[in-house]
Amino acid sequence: MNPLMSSISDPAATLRFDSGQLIQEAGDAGSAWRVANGVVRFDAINPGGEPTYAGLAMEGDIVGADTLLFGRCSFRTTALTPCELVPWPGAAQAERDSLLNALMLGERRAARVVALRSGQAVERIRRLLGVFLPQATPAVFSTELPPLRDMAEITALTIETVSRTLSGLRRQGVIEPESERRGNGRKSCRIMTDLLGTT
Amino acid sequence: MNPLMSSISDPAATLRFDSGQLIQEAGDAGSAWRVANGVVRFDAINPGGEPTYAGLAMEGDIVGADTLLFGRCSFRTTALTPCELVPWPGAAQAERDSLLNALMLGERRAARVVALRSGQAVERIRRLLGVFLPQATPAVFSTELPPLRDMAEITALTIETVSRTLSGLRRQGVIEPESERRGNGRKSCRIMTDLLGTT
DNA sequence: CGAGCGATTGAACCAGGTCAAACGGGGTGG
DNA sequence: CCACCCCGTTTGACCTGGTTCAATCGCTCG
Repeated sequence: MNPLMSSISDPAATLRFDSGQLIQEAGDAGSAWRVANGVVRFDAINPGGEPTYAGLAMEGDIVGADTLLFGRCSFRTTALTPCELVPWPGAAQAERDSLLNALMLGERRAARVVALRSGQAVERIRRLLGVFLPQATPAVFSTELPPLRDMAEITALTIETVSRTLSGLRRQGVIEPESERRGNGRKSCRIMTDLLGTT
Repeated sequence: MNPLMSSISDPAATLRFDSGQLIQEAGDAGSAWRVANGVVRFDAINPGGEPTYAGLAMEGDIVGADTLLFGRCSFRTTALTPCELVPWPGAAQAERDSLLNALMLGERRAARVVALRSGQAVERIRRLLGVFLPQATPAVFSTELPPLRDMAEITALTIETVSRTLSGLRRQGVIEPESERRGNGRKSCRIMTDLLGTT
């Protein structure tokens, strides 16, 4: 977490979510949050009622801006990786700049999200792995990956292709499985940053 | 154009762009604008210097929010269809609400942009055609389509596939070419709204 | 133990990509 | 005025990366 972030956050007010956990349901009353770390997934609920992948939010992004205007949020929001959210806008900063900053980050995040559906399967997955890395990138980063189903929806590939691609990357040594596993059964893996290519 | 829009806009300050025209170059000093109508394309300039498609902005969206913070814009911005931009934030509205509204629209626009790379080729192109329609949708709408190259980059298809798909839709009567042509040689076409399917 | 769910792997198929050729219209120069 | 070129588009034929379908595995939980 970068210094700016931590200086703004009130540790007491931080919300923590495990991967896969629901953050806000579409239509719920709620409030706005800033993503302090981790990756969050949006789903639009289409007329039929089924959710469809609608984008990602990552470090610095705002989720639930619409609750501030309408009192209800329009997207289902779930944690893709373990993540922390802080109330927004924070008391510590000028509201105007906070808003502007959010707006700008939104543009960039959108660009990155689009890129996750560009190019061949391997490139997409490499880029997606890059999304899970924190801003200050260590040489090797250990994290828990979301279910293949999520990765498939985000990249517009199929589960099978994602699985095959990850196997390939494992063979190349770009990622390696961690021996220890979490209580809930999700496996974590190590990502070799330098082998990922430009994020 | 909806009533809210027009009440806010100062007609004198409106900027008009033709399709294909450059609005802002990445790195330029500039200012922020709201899209009053039309569709605008963002390109990120990657380290090599080549632009890559990074998203769209449409009616209500803000372009160049980052110039307000940094004085320079980070994306190349070009008009995809003829469009009009008005200075932002407009004097007529409370800045806070204007910002919040922009933030919210940004989320939604991002979701729509992602959807343009989802599903089969025909669905993608249908959705893309939907993007060119104004908010209040007439039964048949006549517009000038962007070059195939753009449509291909936006949908993550190839030019050839876009061409074939459009031919198919033409055969089905979803779109039909207009006889008259514009001065600059670009063809316009009629879109049969009811045959498009849900946008 | 068996049911259930996610992940993995194999094999066949196909939607879309790739390569190539041809068209059309606008602009330029002779 | 015509000849030529340039560039975007269209169409055809072939090829392939990724999807689809299906079988298996491993793990968790009742």
